[in-house]
Amino acid sequence: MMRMTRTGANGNGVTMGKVAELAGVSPQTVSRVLGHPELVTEVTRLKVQAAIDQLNYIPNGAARNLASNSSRMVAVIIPTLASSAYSAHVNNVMALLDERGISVLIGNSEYSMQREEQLVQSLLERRPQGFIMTGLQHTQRASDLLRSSGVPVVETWDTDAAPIDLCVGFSNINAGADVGRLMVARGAKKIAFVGGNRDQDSRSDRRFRGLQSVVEAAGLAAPVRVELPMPMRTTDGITGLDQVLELEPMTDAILFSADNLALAALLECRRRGIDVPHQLAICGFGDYDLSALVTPSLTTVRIQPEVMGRRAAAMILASLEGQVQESTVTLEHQLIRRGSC
Amino acid sequence: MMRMTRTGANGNGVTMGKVAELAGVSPQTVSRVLGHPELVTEVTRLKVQAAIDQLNYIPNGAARNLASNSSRMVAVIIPTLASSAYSAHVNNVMALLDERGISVLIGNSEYSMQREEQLVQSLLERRPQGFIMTGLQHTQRASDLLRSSGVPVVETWDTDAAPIDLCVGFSNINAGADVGRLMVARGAKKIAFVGGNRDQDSRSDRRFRGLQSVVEAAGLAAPVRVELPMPMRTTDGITGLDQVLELEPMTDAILFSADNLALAALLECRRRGIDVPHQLAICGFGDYDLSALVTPSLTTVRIQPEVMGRRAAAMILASLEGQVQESTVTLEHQLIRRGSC
DNA sequence: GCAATTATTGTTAGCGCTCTCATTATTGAT
DNA sequence: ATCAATAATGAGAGCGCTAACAATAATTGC
Repeated sequence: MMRMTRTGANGNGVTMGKVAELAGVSPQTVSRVLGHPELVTEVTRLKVQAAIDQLNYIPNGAARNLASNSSRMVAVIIPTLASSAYSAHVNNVMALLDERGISVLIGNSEYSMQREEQLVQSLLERRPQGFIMTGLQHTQRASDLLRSSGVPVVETWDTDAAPIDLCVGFSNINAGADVGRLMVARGAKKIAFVGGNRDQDSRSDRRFRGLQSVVEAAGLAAPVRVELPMPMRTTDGITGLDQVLELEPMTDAILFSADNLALAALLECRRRGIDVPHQLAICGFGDYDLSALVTPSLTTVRIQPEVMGRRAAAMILASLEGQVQESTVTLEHQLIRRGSC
Repeated sequence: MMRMTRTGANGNGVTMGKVAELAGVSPQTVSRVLGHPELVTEVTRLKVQAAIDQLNYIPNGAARNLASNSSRMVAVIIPTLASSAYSAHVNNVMALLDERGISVLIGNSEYSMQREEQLVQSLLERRPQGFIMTGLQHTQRASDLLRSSGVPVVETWDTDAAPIDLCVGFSNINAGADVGRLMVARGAKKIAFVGGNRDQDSRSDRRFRGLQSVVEAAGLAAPVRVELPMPMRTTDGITGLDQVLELEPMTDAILFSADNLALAALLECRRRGIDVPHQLAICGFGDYDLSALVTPSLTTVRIQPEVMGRRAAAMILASLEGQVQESTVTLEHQLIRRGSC
């Protein structure tokens, strides 16, 4: 079946003036009914509301933004939506913001700081009332743009450096170190790390550094490190496993920078007859839903993307209301010891 | 550390007029440099560009939208971002739209048609130049609003009914039927289905109906059906398994409406010593990354959320360019036969 | 009962941009 | 050289709304 083209009309042509006319009041009164109903008599409010309903009036946001200098939008920049942690995070940002009538503009940086900078620039045109960023690392220009934007900026997923403005996240370094301590405690001698490219995924890099410091402090050899090209797919966990074993066949413990990678590796180990955890201990990151269900169950680090999302949104809202608040909020991460490590 | 509040300023106060003044041209010429550079001499273009760079000018999108009657935004409404299929879908919508300088406004309906209607209404205020919806089922008012919006509307994830305007998806009924045929062919006698609440998740409902029709046509008893409350979590797969076995202990094949549920059930079966697929066959839906990796590997239906996302975005773009196109595009789904069924 | 509030509505200006059209500079054809 | 095109810029108007102020009506206090 074919369909006809249509002229991309905007709205239904009903303006505030038309509503005002029908209701027999001034446009400003219609505006009040919408924005400050308490300033209007119940009688006129109903009269205007009737006109609005009758004409199916839908206010023009652009005009409203322009006149009021307030966009009721918040920009969120994440590496990709195709990762459950980030999408869960954004989902919760939206849940809180939607309640306040604030729309969310999303940008995917695809793990590129250049692309992130472009996004900041282009999203700035929409005059969002806040920015929620991923990570603390940005191009100089992106940072400058954010800083001079005049709106609250919340950086998330990382608390291991100084934020531009506000920050809610967890310490990737400490999380990596916690895993290191567990591995050392269980007697691992050859520890490895599989994560994303260090320049593109600085959170992953920090986890490695935390791990590394503990491992070296314990007098063990520096961990073998495998860097996978971004974006990583689940099956890259197997690639990572292979590369680790190639670099150091005696490896007895691996930390993967995400649970899906760890799960893929863990399942592959089963298939190959590698005994997890005795021959090879595996630790993931993120505590995905399936991690508790596989056999052996996956030891991992639980972070709180949902809480982080809500908190980031709440920080934007508080900042918009002029509330003074802590610059950096560190959420607890938790090492979940299960069967695999 | 505490931080000071700031007045939520908008932009950096630099307007087109300021740029024009510095460049020694009229504001209109600046506008041309930004929007139609081909209408401007190379010399003036460079002069203006220099002024833009020097002042760090960022155009005001609201003003632009208002004057040009074009928002360069597209609204996308999905049930939730916390489901890998939908987030992958949105991710690909964005990939294509971003290239054209179009921002994406996301709304989560949380599987509620009422909430979806609210979202349509509130997003309409932003005058998006297109809507990408999930599913074909909406409240009457939501449909009316979309229809009269004057912009292209693409409904996705379902082709089993008439669209408002455009549609790209797959046949959930046929997909369910394909699974039914496989189960019947492998000799299943007591078939069951685990999915979401039928009123909230109509796609899941259609998969059931496809399954049901084949099962009944084969002379078998109607499938046992378990409806889980939305939103479903991965571990609900175990709940579903339990409920199925309680309702019909002799069940020998179950179709789950999503792979994560099926995976949870499959892993649980292993744990309980239920032999998959001989004692109980399990089929998932969506072909998630881990589905091929578990043992036994999960038989499932592969759909193409990424293609669907790109295609939906492309249809919006084509429609905006006035191109006439097929109303409904049906993407192929594919039954991936693996070890579990 | 009359000025002084206080509630309710209307009027006047823009917000910052892009239309449309008018103007001037440039080029080409005769 | 002369007129008609064409190219490049500018001027004026207005997109649909809200902020600030002005005007009117209803209320209050003494």
